[in-house]
Amino acid sequence: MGISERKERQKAELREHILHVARDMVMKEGFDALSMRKLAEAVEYAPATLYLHFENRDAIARELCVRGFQELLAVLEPAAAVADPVERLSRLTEAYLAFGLKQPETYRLIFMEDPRLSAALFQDQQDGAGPKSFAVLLRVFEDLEAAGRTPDAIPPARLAEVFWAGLHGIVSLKLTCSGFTGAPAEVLGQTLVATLLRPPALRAKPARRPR
Amino acid sequence: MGISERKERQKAELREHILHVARDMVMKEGFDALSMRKLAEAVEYAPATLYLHFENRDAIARELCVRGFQELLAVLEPAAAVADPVERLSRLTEAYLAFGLKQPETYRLIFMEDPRLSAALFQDQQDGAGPKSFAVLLRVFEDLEAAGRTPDAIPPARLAEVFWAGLHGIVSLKLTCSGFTGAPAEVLGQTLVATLLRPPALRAKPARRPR
DNA sequence: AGCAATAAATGAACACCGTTCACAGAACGG
DNA sequence: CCGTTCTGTGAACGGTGTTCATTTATTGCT
Repeated sequence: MGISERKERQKAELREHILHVARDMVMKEGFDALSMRKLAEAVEYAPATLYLHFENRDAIARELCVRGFQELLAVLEPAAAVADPVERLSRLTEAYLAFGLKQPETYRLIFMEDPRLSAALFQDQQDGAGPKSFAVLLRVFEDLEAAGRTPDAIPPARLAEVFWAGLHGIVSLKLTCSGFTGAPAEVLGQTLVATLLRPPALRAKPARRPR
Repeated sequence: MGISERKERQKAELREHILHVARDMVMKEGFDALSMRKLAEAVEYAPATLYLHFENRDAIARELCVRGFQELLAVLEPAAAVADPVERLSRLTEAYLAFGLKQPETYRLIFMEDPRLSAALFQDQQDGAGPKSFAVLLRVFEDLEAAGRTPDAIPPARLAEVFWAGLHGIVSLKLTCSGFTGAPAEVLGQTLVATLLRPPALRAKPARRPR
């Protein structure tokens, strides 16, 4: 009975199409400009039809939010795979800032709009995308601590939180307070990295030429 | 001719009254819940009357934004007056975080809503409230540098920016990503402070007892 | 006091918005 | 072919910001 499968597939495709168009609208005109009526117009359906696929506007926003977060994760992935923790931290910083500045509306949607949107990312304490990505940050600082490159007496988890807050602060100040005309984000990011690292022990075994 | 003065005063008072009620609405129900019609209802005027005192809703928001920022400044002032730069930095951190967490909707309005709202704070490069308050942060790090408590080779201005970004990151993550269930904000703040400070030189001349 | 001019206030309207629901049409299973 | 189920919609409800002609109140002047 392939007929009902086809209908299911078509329904899923339409749902996907709606989300795709919605994403375009958000990225081009911002989240506030995403209206059910304009979205319906863009996908050439009546407004009421959207409610057959999504409970309401917030449901669409939530979906865009988790997908945006997955995009962010994808961007961080190569950096997270770097072996040397110092280099890794630097690359993560670079990638995070680049994502936030290149996709401002997506970043806003994920981290700066309604708390209820990002709630989905963090409620699953075990398996959620939020905690899972935090684990990436945590690992960097654990590795750094093992390498003796971490400030004394500060647990890696807390360093990771401060690090994330710092990155988020840099991005969101750049996005909101455009008059924050200090150094470019990359410079601030590298400064942040520098303050979180303890300089390598000078006379100890030379860390095997960190490359 | 005191009569026209009285009218002017009454007009200013009404304007003030409108702003006061609007502030209450924002603090109680959030910025999105501030509607011209409900505001008009609350001050017992017709909606159109509001437009005799403000160009539009954004004008009200801008005004609330600069006033909120002044509240923040007032909260920071005692901390900024502390002589010892290390203590000062700590107190500034404490005050900033407390303001952000106790007045979340005000903080959102200032730093997390439309960039056009906060634009007014930073456009006046000389005299604006934004640059003026940044000067406070700058001075801390200049004093810290003079006391040798600053990481090497990083200009105070950049440290100040990273510091602010860190504070803002902590507050805004707490406000938006409630699932960010790490350490409490005060702990993160003190960690941030710790990472920005270089430990005092142990054996060097005791820095002339920095008082 | 009465009148003209100025200022303050408003009701009604316009164009949007999210959302709901009774209804129509098509596609399906028997 | 018929009944059912699913897809889609038009119209409406209550809400939003904003505008503008019109009314109402107040003032200054004769």
